[in-house]
Amino acid sequence: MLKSSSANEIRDVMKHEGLRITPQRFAVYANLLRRDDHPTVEQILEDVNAELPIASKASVYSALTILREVNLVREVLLDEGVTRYDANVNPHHHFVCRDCGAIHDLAWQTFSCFNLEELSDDLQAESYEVTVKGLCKTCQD
Amino acid sequence: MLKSSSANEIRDVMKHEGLRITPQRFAVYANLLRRDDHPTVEQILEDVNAELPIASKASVYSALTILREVNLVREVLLDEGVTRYDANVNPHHHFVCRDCGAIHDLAWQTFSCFNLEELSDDLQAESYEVTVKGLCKTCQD
DNA sequence: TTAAATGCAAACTATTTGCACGTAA
DNA sequence: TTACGTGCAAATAGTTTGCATTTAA
Repeated sequence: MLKSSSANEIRDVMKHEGLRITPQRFAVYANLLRRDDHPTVEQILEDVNAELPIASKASVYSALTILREVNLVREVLLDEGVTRYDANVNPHHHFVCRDCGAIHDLAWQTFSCFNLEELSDDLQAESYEVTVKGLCKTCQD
Repeated sequence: MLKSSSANEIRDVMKHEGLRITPQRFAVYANLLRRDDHPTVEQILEDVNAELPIASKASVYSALTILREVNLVREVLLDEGVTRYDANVNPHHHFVCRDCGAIHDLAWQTFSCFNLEELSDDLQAESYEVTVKGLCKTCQD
């Protein structure tokens, strides 16, 4: 799923997952596809209702829950006590700015040099993800 | 700090950080040092009060806050909506069981082939941590 | 037409805070 | 002795739930 998806492409993807297409759900998913900053529910709600009120908080939660169930969206749990959401469900890593908290995606190949097979006799590893901390461009001054 | 620390060793470490040693704080830190399962506040509270009630939930929170400030303890944010705590403040990685949620420490050298220098022109990386998901021994059947 | 989604408000959970009282140093 | 910690209860923040109403298909 590309960020430049047209409304029809978005609808098709949702339909393909068997989702009923309501204005609220569409708005939430389209919003997540358009941005790359891993927003919180609060931020999605604000953005989606910016021009005219269209969705309640409960509907945003419910849209995110079902989008997560069909694997179009995933949770990102990094810092704070807030859940962030991401429409990029392909494997990738995260960079978190320790100053402003911004999150950036890192390409999967960035950290792909090791082998889960030989991790341990007791633990059966299936996947991994790297979280890098540091300063983003804006906070480097 | 080793897991087998004696009461006096624990007191010395705390004193060295300028902490006043109260029964509650001591109990919380000693408890965290003794176990390796990254407990939640609820679990610490339960364990600390197992024999006789010694600490309130608020005191456990406050002890953890100050232990975190002096870097004797750190938060681990992995899944769920709960914060877990860890008295191992040396760099290491985590393994999370997708079935039972148990967390195990992975030695730092397990994933040490990453070069942060060449990460990106815009992002100034300072540290990283790997989270591995899979099945722990108990859940492999 | 109707099963499913919305929106509101109330409920719940994890955590924080305010304040009177107690205690480590 | 006294600055600091504790414990309770109330406050907050994020999220979930129940239910009457609305709506996509």
